[in-house]
Formats: sequence, C-alpha cells, structure tokens
Amino acid sequence: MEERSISDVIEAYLKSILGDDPRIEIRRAEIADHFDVVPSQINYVIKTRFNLQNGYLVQSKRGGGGYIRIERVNLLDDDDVLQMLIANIGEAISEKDAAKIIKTLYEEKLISRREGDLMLVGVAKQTLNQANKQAEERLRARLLVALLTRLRYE
Amino acid sequence: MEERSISDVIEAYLKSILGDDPRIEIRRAEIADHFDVVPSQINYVIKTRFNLQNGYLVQSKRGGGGYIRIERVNLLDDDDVLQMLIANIGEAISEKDAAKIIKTLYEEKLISRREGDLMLVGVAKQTLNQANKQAEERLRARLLVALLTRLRYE
DNA sequence: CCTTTCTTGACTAATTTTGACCTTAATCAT
DNA sequence: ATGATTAAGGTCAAAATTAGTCAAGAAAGG
Repeated sequence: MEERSISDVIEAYLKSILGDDPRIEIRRAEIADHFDVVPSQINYVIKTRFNLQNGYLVQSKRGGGGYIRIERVNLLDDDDVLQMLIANIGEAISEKDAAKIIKTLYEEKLISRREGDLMLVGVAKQTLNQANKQAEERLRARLLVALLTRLRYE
Repeated sequence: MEERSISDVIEAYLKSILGDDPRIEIRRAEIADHFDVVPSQINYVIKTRFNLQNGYLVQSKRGGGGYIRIERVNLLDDDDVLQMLIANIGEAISEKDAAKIIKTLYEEKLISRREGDLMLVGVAKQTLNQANKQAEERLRARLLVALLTRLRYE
C-alpha cells in the first residue's frame, strides 16, 4: 500500500491498531499530535475511510474522558437486497408501500415478526402525525431507509 | 464498561455495590471523599446515570443521618414503571434521553438487542430531521410512546 | 487547466469537573 | 419547648476538557 498523503498514513495506522480487535477507542487529540496534524484531520480520515460503506461504525463522545470509537462490522450477505430496497424507497413513501416493504423483509427472514410489528407502528400515519401528506411521506421514507440501513450489518 | 472519566468510575462503583441488592444507601460525602472529588460530582453522576430513564429511582434525605438511596426498578413485573416511563416522556424528549430508555428496555430484557438498535436508529436526530428542535423532540416522543405502548399490549 | 482530494484553522457543541452558596434535618444547650 | 449549632444533601453556573463542522486554500491527478 502506497501512502501518498498523511491521511493514508493515519488510515493505515488506525487499521493496524484495530488488528484483531473488533473495535478501538482513540483520543482525537492524541492521534493528531502523534502525526503532527490538526485534530480535525482525524475527522476527515474517519469520514472518508471508516464509514459504513467500508464496513466501519464510528461513535464518539465529547468532554472529559471523550473518545472516538471505531468498530468493524460485518456487512450482511444479502446486502444487495437491502440496497435495492433502499434505492426503491426514494424520497417519499406511502404507509401502504412501506408496509409492503416491511412484509418483504419479514418474508425474506431479514426481520422477526416482532421487529416487523414495531416497524409498522413506527411508520404509521398516526405516529408520524405530520402537517401534510408530503411531509409525512418524506419522513416515513427517511425512517424506513434508516432502518434498512441499520439492517445491513450485524 | 470502559471507565474513561471519574464519573464513569463512580458509576461503575455504585453499580458494583448495588450488585444483587435492589437498593443501596450511600453517604454522599463519603463517596466523594473515596474518589477525591467534590460532593456535587456525586449528584452529577446520579443525575446523568441513575435516573428513571436508566431504570433507577433515587431518593435522599438531608441533615444529620442523611443519605442517598439508589433503587433499581424492575420493568418486567411492574407495568406501572412502563407507564411511568411513558408518562415521563410526555410531549417531547431528547435523543439522549430516548436512548437511555431504550437501553433500559434492553437491560430489562423487554426488547432484544436488535430491536433496541432499530429503535435507536428510529429516534435518531438524523432520521427525524425536523426543521426545529421542538418539532424533532415532539415527533420523537410520539414515536417512542407508540413503540412502548405497542410493547405494553402485546 | 480542471477536478478531486487533502490540509488547516476558526468557530461550535457536548460533557465533565469544580466550587460557591442554599436548604433541610437532627441534636444540643438553655 | 426553643433557638443555635452541626451535619447532611441540593443547585447552579463557570471553567476545563474533548470532539464536530465548515469553508478556504493547497496539493495531486487526469
């Protein structure tokens, strides 16, 4: 691997300390200091190289004892199915169509009955309770996409 | 649990002495002294980590013989607590408080890990994506109440 | 060139730590 | 009994400690 930029070096470093651990926790300032870069460069590296598409989940906390946690996740085998479903949802979706998708998830055994029921409650018109139909359908789409995205990994 | 800050350490300590006991009584000054922090830090730890949303009930008494009593509440054989939790959510709730509740549901085994993860995704700020904070917190409250209500009646 | 990626830094946000000041309850002296 | 003293715990906000965002400028690739 040829490291052209310091970002590449930092990426390689983080991956090396990840090693066999499923997750690591770093202090942003410490890493930045170690490579003599500004702290926000760490955010850049994480944003461009440790996102879900690349199989990583990142969480962080500010304040005293703050940290950035990087976790490697396994993307599922049927990731394609989920990505297709997500692509099909688009910007807005009706309650009926959402229910169809949830039903598909259940039939494909991607979710349990109970998970499906909870999702149905979540996307219900009454729950979202938006001012107009358009807002409601957009919100429902965001919610559904977020849920499907979460299903993409274990 | 990784203890990064002294607050985390105190949290872990209190949970460890809680052990199997349903409740403990501590003297604030004593704990503060033990960890060499100011007494009000104990209040901070309790406020942020031992509230109802976290599955704890706290009572205290001032003056001579004063104490702070921390009690773990049981969601399983106490439908009242679930009701209290729902009532506590009210009209609006922050993402952090919602997350605490969901975590409690998981710890009390009312929901599975995956169900909890999906719920967390649903109530996330990014998912709801409302115009202003108030709208966001109201929507989140409706969503969470709908989900909890569903759990109550299944 | 032109576009994309990287680097920097000023400004912002979240969380923890600390301390000054307040309230409540028990005990003691009269 | 009553008022003073002592012994808890409570509140709140400032200061300290982390991390996040965003946009401008620099560098690298095509």
